[in-house]
Amino acid sequence: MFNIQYEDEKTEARAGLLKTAHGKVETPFFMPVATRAIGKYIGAFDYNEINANAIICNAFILSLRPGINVIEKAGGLHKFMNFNKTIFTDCGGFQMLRESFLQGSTKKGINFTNPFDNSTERVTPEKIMHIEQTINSDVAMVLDDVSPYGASYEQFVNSLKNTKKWAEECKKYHTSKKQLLFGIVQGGFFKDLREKSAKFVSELDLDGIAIGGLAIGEPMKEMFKAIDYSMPYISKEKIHYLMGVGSPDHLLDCISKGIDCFDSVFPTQNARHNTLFTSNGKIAIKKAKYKFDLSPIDKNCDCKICKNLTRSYLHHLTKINDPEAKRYMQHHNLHFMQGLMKKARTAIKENNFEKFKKEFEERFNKKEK
RNA sequence: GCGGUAGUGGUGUAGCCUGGUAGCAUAAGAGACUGUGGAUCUCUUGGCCCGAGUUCAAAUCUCGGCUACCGCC
Repeated sequence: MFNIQYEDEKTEARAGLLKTAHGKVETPFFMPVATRAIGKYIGAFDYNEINANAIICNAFILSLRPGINVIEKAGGLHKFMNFNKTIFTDCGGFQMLRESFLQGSTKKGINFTNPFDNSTERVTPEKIMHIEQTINSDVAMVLDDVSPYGASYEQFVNSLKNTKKWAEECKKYHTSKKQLLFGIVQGGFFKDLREKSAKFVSELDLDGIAIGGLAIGEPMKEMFKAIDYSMPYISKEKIHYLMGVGSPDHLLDCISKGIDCFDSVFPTQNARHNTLFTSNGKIAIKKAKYKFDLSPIDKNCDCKICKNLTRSYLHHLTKINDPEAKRYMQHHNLHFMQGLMKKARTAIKENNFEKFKKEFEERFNKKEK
């Protein structure tokens, strides 16, 4: 369950504690994405080393492979992947945005093409609740219907209708006492739809409230607007989870709007594409200027990569496209995110969040020279 | 010395026969990435060995030179 412990005076930011079956997570926090019970080139060993207290896996994708019977036999997802802290599971709704995956959604659920054998896979609220409870994650997400950016008002109305109906069904089929269940606000980029959805999800009285359907290609202004449309109607006492947002500066912006929890592939995807986060802005480590640079990625960082490896060496590894380098760089970026969230929590406790955010963003958004 | 073959961005190549916008890969430079099927995507820079000839027009055809490789003496 969730308690708010500190509230910032000048912004909506708050710091609190989320308790799950696998421990406490201080908010605000950021979750690495481990879709298949592992990230790309990175997994539980690294999540532990960087002190990530929560991660998110994808229940739908895990149900396709290895299958829930395998995970059940292993004693649940935590034992299966050897991660003993909080695990969220996503439901597959987001995979609607992948054309290769999606066949279409109906009132009953979503039809996907199973990428492993091209068979048709139908995800329903009942089924996804069964999956999430069987693999026994700490936080389950309800099934939602996600429309792409640029979809029409009518499409978003239809998505919202499904999302609402499915949330009610998920609540009905969710019987686990150990597992928390979060609802998801949809409604695209329309004020009335976001308002309607936010009110509905709040009234449904689940354990947490997520804002979904954002960071899907829209301009950031649009995203912030959609959050602003939703937030006034979301109950303050619940934990607020913004799905999919992961750029460090956006995280701080959203924390100041009252968001407590995030997940995103942004830091890891950037790392794999050779963009590293530092306290002095982003650096593209593959640039020739780092060829002879014997300093660490970030001299203010105490992750094992910064303590042991130079920019010159990492530059070399990116040049030869070594997969281990992707792990190193993802490790650093994820560590950076953990550090950033820790600093954000401290700033909130010290009633200093706005200043902290401003100073961070000034440095972070500085152009690489 | 003689004969053969070949010279196209930094690298590797396509185009040559049958003249008409020099294509591809890679490297280099820049940008993107946001509930992860992708070591991904986008953009930019950069080239016909040299010279003469034929032609409206030459990477392409002809001749000469240079260089490399192969074979022969």
